[in-house]
Amino acid sequence: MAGSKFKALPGFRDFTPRECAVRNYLFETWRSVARTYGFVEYETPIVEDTALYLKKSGGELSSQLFRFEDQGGRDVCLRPEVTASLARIAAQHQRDFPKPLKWFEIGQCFRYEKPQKGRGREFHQFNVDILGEAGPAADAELIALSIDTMRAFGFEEGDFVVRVSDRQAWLDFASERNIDEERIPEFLQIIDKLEREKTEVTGEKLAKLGLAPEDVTDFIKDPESASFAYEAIREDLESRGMGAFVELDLSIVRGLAYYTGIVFEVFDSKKSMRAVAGGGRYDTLVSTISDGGCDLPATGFAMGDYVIRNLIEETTDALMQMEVWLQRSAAACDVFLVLADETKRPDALGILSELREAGIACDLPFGQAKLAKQLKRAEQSGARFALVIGSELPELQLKVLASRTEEPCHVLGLADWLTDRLQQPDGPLLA
RNA sequence: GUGGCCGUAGCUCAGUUGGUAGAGCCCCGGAUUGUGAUUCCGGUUGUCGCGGGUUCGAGUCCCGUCGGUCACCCCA
Repeated sequence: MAGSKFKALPGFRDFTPRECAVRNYLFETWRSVARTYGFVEYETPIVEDTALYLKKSGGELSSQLFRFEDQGGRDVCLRPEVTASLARIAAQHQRDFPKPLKWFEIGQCFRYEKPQKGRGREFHQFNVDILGEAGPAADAELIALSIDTMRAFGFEEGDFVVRVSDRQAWLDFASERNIDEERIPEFLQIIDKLEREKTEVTGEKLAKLGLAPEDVTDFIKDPESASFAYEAIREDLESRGMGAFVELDLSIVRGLAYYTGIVFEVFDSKKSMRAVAGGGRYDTLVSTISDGGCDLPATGFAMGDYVIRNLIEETTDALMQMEVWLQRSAAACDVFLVLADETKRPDALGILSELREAGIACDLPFGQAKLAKQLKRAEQSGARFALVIGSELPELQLKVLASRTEEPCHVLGLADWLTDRLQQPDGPLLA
């Protein structure tokens, strides 16, 4: 049978068992860190009213939507991000919760763009947000969480850096120089592209706003006094012993229109990849989404599954840690039942049920097969033990697959005995 | 949306100046041994991504197209 002519759509992925295990590793790590920080998990729909996104950001994002009309004539789309949905449900339900809200979501998002390294048309995103707290302590908490997430994956100081910036500093900068309010987005975009654009082009653009390039570059070079919020964050993180991970970099502005203050990005130290994570403060979004019905200051960040995975695979320690985790979770079952005497199948099925009922993960080949083949299957399954059921029944033989040693056992009290045996370590491996 | 590179068996690839296809691995089955190795045998109906063109003849050259990949744009 040749392979199907059907393939996953461009930018979409199939999750084979191995890929699924990798994904689970990311998810479980994310969840575990978020919980240690006292965040609770929530979830929002994958399909949303298109207006939710057009209203908020528009521009580039709106041209990347998987957008369609549903059978009720509604203009809907697959979500390109979850922050808008969060703002929606936060505005709707915030009265049910004491402030601040510390919420996280792991969800799939969709953007119709050209797939490439670190980017697909579908991706999973770890979103962490704090709503109802306007002070820099909330931003610091999120930055700390992003740092600890990286550390949970096995990255250390020197592997990555969090670059923090403050849009407010640029807004102050602009207002001091009497830049027209309406041209602020244009100005921020020039700053955002500073590192990628040729200096001559940037100079021309700044000149149109009546600014000298040196004015901007000097401001970036000497930023210490520029951001009050950053100072507070830096002190906060230093007290947590995380000072070495952050640096102020005013050249970061970030593309999304709704950011209002502190913004930050997590990068690999070599800066060989895209940002691993990014986020910032969006104090007006909840109000915008709710038409002024609810006004909650908010800050948050997101980490996608693509870049973090690439980075793990290119970092020896992080990769080894993941491989160990995958190895541990690879076993399809604890005990693989092996039938040395096919006539004992009814007994074997009885044992199978009994063990499963006792919570022991076990498996049994469907049909008659040679002993050697069954044992090979047992080994391939990743099971720790093979239980040989043969003509000696009720006497049984337990084989420790890793060490290839054998231990006698008996059908009577088997489930209890095995449960106990699974708790104990095996002897030393054979060389 | 724009550009560079790539497209041969499930996977990794080979295929020499154009003569209609191969290897390894994996998987399945079998031989041998009431105990997993090794070995041996057999098994893939491959539209050589697809469609045109040049040629007596194209996996090989040309054009188009689709897919993949990388970069730009933007972003997780």
